[in-house]
Amino acid sequence: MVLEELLEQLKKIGIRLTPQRQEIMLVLVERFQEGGPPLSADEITRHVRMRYPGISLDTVYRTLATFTKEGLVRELQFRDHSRRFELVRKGEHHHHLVCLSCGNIKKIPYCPEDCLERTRECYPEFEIKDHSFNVYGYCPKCRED
Amino acid sequence: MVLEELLEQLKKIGIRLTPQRQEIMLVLVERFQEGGPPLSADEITRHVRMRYPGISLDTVYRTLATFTKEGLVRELQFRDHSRRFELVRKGEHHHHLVCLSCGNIKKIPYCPEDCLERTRECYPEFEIKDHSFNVYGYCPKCRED
DNA sequence: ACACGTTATAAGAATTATTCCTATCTAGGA
DNA sequence: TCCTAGATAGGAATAATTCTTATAACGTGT
Ligand SMILES: [Mn+2]
Ligand SMILES: [Mn+2]
Ligand SMILES: [Zn+2]
Ligand SMILES: [Zn+2]
Repeated sequence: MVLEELLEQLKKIGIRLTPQRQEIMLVLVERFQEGGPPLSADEITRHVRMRYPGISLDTVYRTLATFTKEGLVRELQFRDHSRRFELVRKGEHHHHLVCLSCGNIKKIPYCPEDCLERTRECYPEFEIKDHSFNVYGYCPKCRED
Repeated sequence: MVLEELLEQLKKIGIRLTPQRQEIMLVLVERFQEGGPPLSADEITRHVRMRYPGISLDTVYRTLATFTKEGLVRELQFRDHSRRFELVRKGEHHHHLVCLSCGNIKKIPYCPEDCLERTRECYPEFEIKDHSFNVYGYCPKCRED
């Protein structure tokens, strides 16, 4: 049902509902439902190719850019220079705790709203659109060096 | 004096104090003193080449990695995929407000310590080392599209 | 001051992630 | 069914970063 809802949203936006786009959306929705970590473009491509062996990497990147522009997807950038993508769901907002050793990612259910507000007050002429909050460290597994 | 202090620190660490490293450190210190935004590897290289025309990009990257590992430099990753570097000074801690259009960067003097604490409580088995907080939007100049 | 071993450097090749190019295809409206 | 703007595949191009290797030089110990 989440998928149908999102495909409907895509249709409303006015972009073409190609099979490639549907499949990419499906992969993102599945990951969201499992509660797993955000996906890299490469991981998404590998998943999509199980059904669409011919899809080009360029299409995946282009589609992710489109979804991001339309607010359906959020693009994340972590300290190891990895770029990842995850579904955006209204009413759900979280940040990320990342292991510096294995890359393991956990959700942080808190948001620095107070800092955001103070930043707004500090720079009232700046039109704030978004923010990121990442915490880095070593996961239980990696602490046992 | 900041520079001398830092070079002293480098010596203490036990790595060789080459002219290249001194010059890179100088560039970082100057930028810190102006209060300007963090520098990209390319910007640092261009500055250093005014005095050391022959320095290789690889040396700049290697040196920045060394400084970062030793805690003298902080590496930042922004949403436009730009990687930047800034001097770390004890007792000084800030975050960044970034213009999505022109890349203009301002310092945010607030830190989400409460979120950090709650994250610690939420994942007590995770050894937290660091964090990032970035705010994105449009600067006054870029708002007049 | 000198010699030596270790570590750092320059230069260019290699790697990797991402975007561009262009000919071809197709989703969806008429 | 037809038409066309918009999307795709595939490969080339780009850009940032890292690797390789031969040479250079820092700084400890003589
Ligand atoms: Mn997430
Ligand atoms: Mn800064
Ligand atoms: Zn880990
Ligand atoms: Zn701007």
